[in-house]
Amino acid sequence: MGKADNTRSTILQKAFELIYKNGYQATSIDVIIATTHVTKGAFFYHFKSKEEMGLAIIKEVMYPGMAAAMIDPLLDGKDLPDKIYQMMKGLLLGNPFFIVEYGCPAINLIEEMSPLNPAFKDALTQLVVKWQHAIEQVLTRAQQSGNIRPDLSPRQIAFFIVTGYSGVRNMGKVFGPGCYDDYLSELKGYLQKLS
Amino acid sequence: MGKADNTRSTILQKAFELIYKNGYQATSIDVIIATTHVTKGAFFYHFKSKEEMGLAIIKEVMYPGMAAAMIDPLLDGKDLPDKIYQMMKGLLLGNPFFIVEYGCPAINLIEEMSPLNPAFKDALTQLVVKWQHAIEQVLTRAQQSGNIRPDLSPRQIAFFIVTGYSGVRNMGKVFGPGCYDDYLSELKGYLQKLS
DNA sequence: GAAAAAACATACCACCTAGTACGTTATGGG
DNA sequence: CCCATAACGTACTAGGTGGTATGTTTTTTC
Repeated sequence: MGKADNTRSTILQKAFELIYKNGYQATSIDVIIATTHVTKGAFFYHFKSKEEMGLAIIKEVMYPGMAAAMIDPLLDGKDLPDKIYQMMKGLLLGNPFFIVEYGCPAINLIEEMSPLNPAFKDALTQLVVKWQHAIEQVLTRAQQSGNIRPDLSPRQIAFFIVTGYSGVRNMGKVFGPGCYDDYLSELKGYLQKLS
Repeated sequence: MGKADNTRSTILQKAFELIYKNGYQATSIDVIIATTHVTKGAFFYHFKSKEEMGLAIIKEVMYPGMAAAMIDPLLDGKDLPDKIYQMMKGLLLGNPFFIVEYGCPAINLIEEMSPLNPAFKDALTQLVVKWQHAIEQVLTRAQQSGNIRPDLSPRQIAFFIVTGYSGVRNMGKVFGPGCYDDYLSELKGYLQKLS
């Protein structure tokens, strides 16, 4: 990675963290270049606008991050429903970077920007859809092998799980870390009753 | 209601709508006074700062609104779990003011402001807690009369339901109105398995 | 109906915002 | 070594931001 690529990815990483904590609109370019020690000329050389930087963050920082935390854990050999439960548990309790009071970077951005910017909405929709499909696939296979009742809809269950994650990340902002345990406990009960 | 009270509540109502659509930080005082045809002097006579106006919106617009839509439906004589399901259905599909792509005003504000402003966080926490307690109370009574299994935790279930609402309001922003039906259908199944 | 206070109106300010203009330095291929 | 271009640096702008200073009008109170 050359020096130029390094500046670019430094901007993306630091801006991602600032946006995670304060929101996209509340994170000014001036603050980004101040914390990264990158000048304005360099910033606008790498990104023609703030929006372009925001979209780059979604695609180059959030996509890989969510694949690692949200999808990869679904690929190993554990059985249903424990596989989904463990994925969720790792997501909520196992990531040292996430701060409960700040929620989830992707969920936050959906909340803030989906209604305001179609390009953001599209990029973020893809992110959620990918996760939901990965969960749905796991559920479908479990249904085929008889681990889940045949009258249930994997697509619908997957959506219910995704909404639950989105919601608990938001409620964590007001209730703090303790509520993650309540959610996980209830999720476990819900998942067990699928079979 | 005198003329002065009228200006004040006009500001609160219009600002509430603007914030609902664009977010709190993205809604400037200049835009508020432009759409309400209220001058800046009048605005700052009624509210000493933008923050004070925001808190007034939570307490004077959101509190009553959420009591009507979220708590009152729990007080009539229907049986569990249909009572909770009907409340949620009314909340998601029965409110003509809410726009699916914009989510829920209260949830949006929690997402945006809880990490940034303690006063906002406190006011919004109260709002959620009240709702959660109302749901919990209904569940506890149902448990006492044998409609819900005794080994389940009403508090935990109530929290699970609140997170689900928060989440589906957020996912509605990317998936549109259709996903509300999926959520309600899965919620119904979840509630039925409580007894 | 006059004094007092509430309610509103206008003009302004210091600061922040995304973005630009234009100059300078670093780098890699011939 | 040259020089084209990539990469970066500095200074600036036009418009928006929350908030204030200072006035004028309207309403209440006696």
